[in-house]
Formats: sequence, structure tokens, C-alpha cells
Amino acid sequence: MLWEEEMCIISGDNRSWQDENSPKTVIELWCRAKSGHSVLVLVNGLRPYLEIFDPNISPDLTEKNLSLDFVEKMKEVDGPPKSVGNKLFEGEMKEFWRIYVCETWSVPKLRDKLKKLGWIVTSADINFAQRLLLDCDLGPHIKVKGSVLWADKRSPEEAKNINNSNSQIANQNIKKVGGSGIYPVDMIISCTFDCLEKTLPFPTPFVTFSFDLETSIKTNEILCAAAVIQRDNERSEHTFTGDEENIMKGLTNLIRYEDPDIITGYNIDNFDLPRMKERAEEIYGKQKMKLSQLNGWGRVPLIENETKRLLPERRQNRVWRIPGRIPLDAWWQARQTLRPQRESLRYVSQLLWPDDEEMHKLDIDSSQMDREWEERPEEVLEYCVRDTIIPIDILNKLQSIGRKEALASVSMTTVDIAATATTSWWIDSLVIRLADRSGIAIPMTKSGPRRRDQIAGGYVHEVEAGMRPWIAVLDFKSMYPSIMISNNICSTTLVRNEKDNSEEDNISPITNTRYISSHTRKGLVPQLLEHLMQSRDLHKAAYKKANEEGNEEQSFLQDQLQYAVKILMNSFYGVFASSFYRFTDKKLGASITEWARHNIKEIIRQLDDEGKHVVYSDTDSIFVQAPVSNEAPTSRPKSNDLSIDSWKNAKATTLDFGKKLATRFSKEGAELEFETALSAFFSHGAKKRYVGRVVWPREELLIRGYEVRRTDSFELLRETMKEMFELILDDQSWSSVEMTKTVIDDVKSKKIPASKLVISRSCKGRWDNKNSKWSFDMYSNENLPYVRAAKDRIKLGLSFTPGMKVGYIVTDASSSPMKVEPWLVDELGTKPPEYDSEYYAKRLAKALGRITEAFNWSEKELLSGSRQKKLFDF
DNA sequence: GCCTCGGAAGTC
DNA sequence: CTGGGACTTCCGAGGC
Repeated sequence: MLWEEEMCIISGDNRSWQDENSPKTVIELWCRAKSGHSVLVLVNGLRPYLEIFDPNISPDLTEKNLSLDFVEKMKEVDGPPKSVGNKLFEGEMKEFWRIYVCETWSVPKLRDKLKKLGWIVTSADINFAQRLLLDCDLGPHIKVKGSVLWADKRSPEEAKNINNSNSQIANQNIKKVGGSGIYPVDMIISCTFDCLEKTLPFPTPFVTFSFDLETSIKTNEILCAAAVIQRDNERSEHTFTGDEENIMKGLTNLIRYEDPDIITGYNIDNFDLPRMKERAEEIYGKQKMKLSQLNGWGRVPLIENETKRLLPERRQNRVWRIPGRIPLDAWWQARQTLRPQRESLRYVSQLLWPDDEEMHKLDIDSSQMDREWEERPEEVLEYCVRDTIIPIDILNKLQSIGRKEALASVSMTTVDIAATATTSWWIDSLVIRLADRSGIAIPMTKSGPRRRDQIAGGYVHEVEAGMRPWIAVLDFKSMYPSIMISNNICSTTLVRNEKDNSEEDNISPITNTRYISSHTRKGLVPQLLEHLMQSRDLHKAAYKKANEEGNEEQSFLQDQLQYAVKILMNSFYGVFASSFYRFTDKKLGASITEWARHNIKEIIRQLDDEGKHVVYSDTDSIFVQAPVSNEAPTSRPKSNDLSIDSWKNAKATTLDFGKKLATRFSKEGAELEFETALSAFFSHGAKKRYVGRVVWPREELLIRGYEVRRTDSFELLRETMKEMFELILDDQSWSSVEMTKTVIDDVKSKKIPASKLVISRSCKGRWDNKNSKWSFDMYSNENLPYVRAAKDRIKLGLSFTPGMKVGYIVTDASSSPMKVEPWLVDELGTKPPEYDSEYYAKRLAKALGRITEAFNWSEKELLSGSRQKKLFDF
């Protein structure tokens, strides 16, 4: 009996098997059904392949140089080559042959052999599960029709009725279609590739597992562990104690029983996952099956020949791979979306839930874990449980999982690729799909050394120091994608030979690179981008409609989708300007930016000619001074003040001015939008550093580039500078100088708490296996403050992970190198170090002085000559 | 004190 | 062996 259901693909893999001596490859899709249970779909019927052509002949010549018979006889090849006709490869038509392969894992070897023979190999580095999505034009959300081979506890009753076989029979049936045994899922279905169908996206009820280990600092041993499972918005907590082996077995059994899709925790990538591996190996060495009992988290049967997929593995020292599941570190998600000043779990939860003390209370000294565990194990366990709950709360708050699912949906990949892979994977998914349908060959990803010669980037306009009143800010809408569309920029439309020149070609303004007119042939990428632009508009409209109708679930989903499309569109330029991407030519990236510079400079020139002052411009934005009288106030007067009308008039003039400019300079393929109106704009004269008082479409302070936004600044500087900007934009530059002097005096007299003076920078590092210690040899000089602070942390037994932000206090800057101490108050609750007040006063004066300089108050004047100085003996 | 360099973190 | 890009500012170390 057939079973039909909608589900979302979490991850895919494939395995080779023999069907009556003929080689077959089955695709395994790990899914979560819309109705809540997990499903493994075994898909048969597709054969892995790659495609080749003989570079020495063109289609009009019939003579073959290279022998296809020879290819057919190669042991990796399955059956005769199949003619697939002519395809476009780097501007030329070639005759292509499809070569079927016995096993996917022999592709790299076959690739090399064919290349040595002289063939050019294409479509030969595409993951076979991804191939299924490409060839059947599927995204992550699918409808499956198949026969039920196994229906376990959490599967629907109807499915259990269809399949009531015992596990032995199920095991046999699964092996008959190429599966490896009874996978730890709720349901196992078998079908052929034509039984899969694309469906509309829906929010999938993923199951999440969060865990945390507490370990001994002396021996690295695991002392205890905790885990939380979130299923259907309900959570269950679990704790594990006893000997190490039992703790690890307990965690593993829980995972295999609960069958989560997502595995999270705080810093699991760099701490808990590697520690699990290390401790398991400490106990069982290289006995894979024994190791699997301790750490077999892969979603495959717990059997001998699956040990390779059972054990979590770290690829290229970065992303962990747990087949069938998605490792999603809450630390990394928080870091990416929040960009916090510091990154400890305590700090991040304080940032997200400032009022909930329960969440960030600190009752365990983790640097003394051995003693704490000895003296009060219950509190340690409680602390451990809390540290598994917060990561789930973080993922929920940041909507991380929903965003990954939306990205998977718009890029038509599995959720794990959206969650863990890089931009080029998402774009591959769309580009290859379309190329395959358009008779265009798929070149391999380019390898070898990275390109040295840079292409030119965006244009940045000089900015004058000082205040400018009433500014209209205009932006090009999706600038790079629009340029790619309107000029038909694509590797498939690039004119490579002079003989192919046509009068209709689009010709780039500086390098005179030519692209075929879209009337002749539309490029792949312009087609895709145009489609994405339209789909973003559709999602935005659907979002608006859902909002009006009060349909919260739809509105949330549509907003996620439109945002994902935006992210995806913006990734195109980067990938096509890179040196490695399969469909790239460095001319493409260069053309895009030269058209961009050309467009924006032309507008600036015209405005200049008309005497309209362009105050600033960066890549796709222009700041233009509006024709407002100098008497108009730049800060909003009280509503009963006489000057309120003058302010309102100025605002109206600026709005009108902005709208008119937008209409005037917008053209097909380069739409200029009126983004914001500022009543005042200030810069001290450095590019990418400015402040503006926004008066439309909302009222707010806009700060870019300045220390206020920088994580490697310190709280006091951020606060003071922000206050200073508020005053300056309110025309109170004098009081801003006074205020600044007071703050500098306060720091000199040590009235400022050290917590406001923590400087934080990310620090690289690598674990040196040979010497069993952390190494910082990637720095040409390790004598940097944050590297020394990181080393101090390590010495104290605190966690260090490569790339983490390390907080420190400068204790003595008079010596070189300066003396610093790590900031441990967040984690250990220890006494803060004594700071070097002179250093902080100087840094404040320097940063703030750059700004006050615009009003003729220098750094030196800020540091001295204040009333308060005399009160404190300095 | 001036300069160069390596490095991190911003803007777009 | 592993990947979006360029443009920009500022900080600290270390040489002279």
C-alpha cells in the first residue's frame, strides 16, 4: 500500500548497492513530515553520471579523436556513453557524452583518468542527493508517494496499519531497496524518483536537541551532562551523571531515541563535539563500533559497516557533519546575527533577556569545576541544564531555524545545505538547474591558487569635515543584481571572440567588455535574478496581505521568504566576482562594478554641474544637500515653538527634493530610490564614518563606522561618543565638549567602573596536535594585546575557541608592549583589574578629539584645561 | 616622534 | 587546500 505525505528534506546522502549484480545507487533523504514524525525516504531509479567532450573537435566535424569505446571499458563506468547532443561550454558549442558511473565515490578517480586521456569533464562535482533535487526540480518541501517499509512508535496509526511487519522483515525489505538497515527514524519509505513532487513551503515542526558537558579542568574528563529536547513546543530535560562512559552512552541513546533534526548547544562546534570525540577515543581508541555506542549520533543504523557515518566528523577543521542531522551552534548564530560586544553565554543572554535574572545568574565558578563538582554536584547539574535551555531560547529568539528553512526554500536546497554550506552552494543549486535545462554545460569548480589581481570595487566619495543641514539620501535598488540584469552580464553571454561582436552587444564603459544583447539570448544569471526579484515582490505582497488578514503564521513565513530572497540575490555578485566559482570569469565582476561606478559618478557629475552639493556617496548611495534656507533649524523645535513651521517646511522641501531626484535619475535597470531624509549630517572628514539625524521615514539617530558601532571599542567611549553626537546634531557643540571633558576627567580620577573599559577583539588560534597545546603561529607577531589575553585565559583553564572575542583591560600602557589583563568578570565573577586611567583618558581624547576638531577643539584641549581637574590631585 | 606593517572591524 | 568582493579607518608593535 502506498503512503503519501508532505515533508521537508533535512539532509541527503547516497549509498551504493547491488541489485542482482547490477550496480545501483540509492538516495537517502532524511525528512521531517509536516505532521511531525521523521521519515527516511529511500529513492531509487537515478544513476550517477558525469559528462565529457573532446576538446579537439567541434560538432561539425564527425571524426573522433578520443575513443568512447575505451571509456566504456573503464571499471568505474556503468554501461555505454549516452549522447546528450551539443552544449555550450565557455562560449563554444561542443558535442557531449554522458558517462554513467557505478559508484558515486569513484567519481574523483574517474575524473582524473578521463582528464589524463584528454577529455574535458563537466558536471562531475555535484553531490548525488543534490542531483536528485536538480533533475526533478525539487526544493526542500516535497510530497512523497511511496511504500512504507517501517513505521515506528511516533508514526501515524494509519501508517502502522499499512506496515505491521516486525523488525526482521523490515530490515530485509529495506536492504532490498538499497538501505543499510533500520534507521533510527519514525518511518521509512521507499519510492522511485518520479514519486517526488514539489510543494509550497510550510513551517516544518523540526525537533531540536541541545546539550552541554561539564568537564574536569585537570583531566578533561566529562563530569556530567545535560540535554533538552524540543518537540512541538514542548521541552523535556535530561541529566547524565556517573562514569564518563555512561554519560556518553546516555546522550547517544537519547539522540537515537528522540531522533532530533537539529543539534545545538553553546559553542558545541569548538567545545562539546570535539570533547565528546576526544573522550570516546580516550576510552575505546580506534574501535569504531564501540565508539559508535558512545558517540554514534549519525541518523543511520547502529551497525558495523555504518561506523563511518555514525560518528560526527569535522570537515576541514570547521563545520561538523552528523549525517542526517544539522549541527547548529547557538554561539555562531548569536555571533552572526547579534554581533555582540562579548560572546560568553552569560553576556549574550543578558543582552537578549536583560530583565530575566534567572537566565544569567552565575552561581558556579567554571574555572574551579573540579572543586565545584566535588562540593555541590546538584548545583552544577542545575547550571548544566540551564546552559542547554538557553541555546534553544537563543535559536528561537533569533528565528535561526526558520531562516535556514526559508533560505533552503528559495535556493531549492536541503535545509542542511542552507544551514551549513556557503553562498556558492546556494547559487549552484539555482544556476546548475537552469543550465541543465538550457543546453549549457556545467564546468567544474575552479581550483588552484587564488587570483592575485584584484578587480576594482565600488566608488566612495570624499567627505568634508563638519555639519551639513538637510540632506536627501538616495539609494540604487538592488544595484549589482539590477546591473547584471539590464546588461545581461553572465558567463553564458560574455563575448569571448572579436569575430562574434555584434552591434547590439552591451559594452561596459571602461574595459569595453561585451555581452550579447538579451534580445538575442538572455543569460542564465540575469534570468534567475529577474525571477528572484519578482518572487521577492510576490512574497512581500503575500506578507502584506497575511498581515492585513491577521494570519500570523503566513505573515511570518512570507517575511522569512522575502528576506531569504534578498540574501540570496546579494550573494550573486560576490560569487561571480570570486576566483573559484564554476561559472565565472574575472571580466564579469569587473564589468559589474565599472557600470556601477559609471552610473553613480555620472549622477554626481550632473548634480555638481547644477550646483547641488553631493555631500557623500558610497557604492550605491548618494547624499545630496536639499535647497533649504540656512535659517531653518536642524533639530526639531518644541511643538509650541515659533520655529516649528520653519522646521516643517524644511522637511517638506527635503522630501520633495528627494522624491524628484529619485524620479529624475531612475531609468530602466537602475532604479534610484529616495531612502531617507536627514535634518543634519556630520562627519569629521573620514569616509565610511558619519552620523545623521533621520527625520523621515522615521525619526532616529543614524551612526555609521564610528566607535559607537565598533565591538573593539569600549562601553564608555561608545556611550560618550553617542551622547556627543546627540548634542552636536542639536547644535550644542559647546556642551558636547564640556560633557566630554567631564568624562575624561572621571576616567582619569578612576571614577568609572572597569566594566565600561573592556576592550574586546576576536583572536585566531589553532590546536596544535603535535605539542598538545594552543598555537598562535598564524600571527607574524604574537605580542598583540588580545593574543596575550587569550593566552592568559587558557592558562586559567577557561575555554578558548579560535575566532572568539577576547575581552581585556589595559593595566599599563607605559611599557611596550602594553600590559593587559583578561576580563573574567562575566564568567568567574572575580574582582576587575586595576586599569591604566591615563591610557583610557588618552584613547577617549583621541577618538573624541577627532570629532571635536571639526569645532576647533583639539585632542590636547580635551585632555587638559577642565575645571574638575583641580579637584582631584593629578 | 615618525613611519611601516599586520591586523581587526567596519560600510556597502 | 579552500573559498562572495572591494574600500576604508584605526590600533598597536617595532624599527629607526
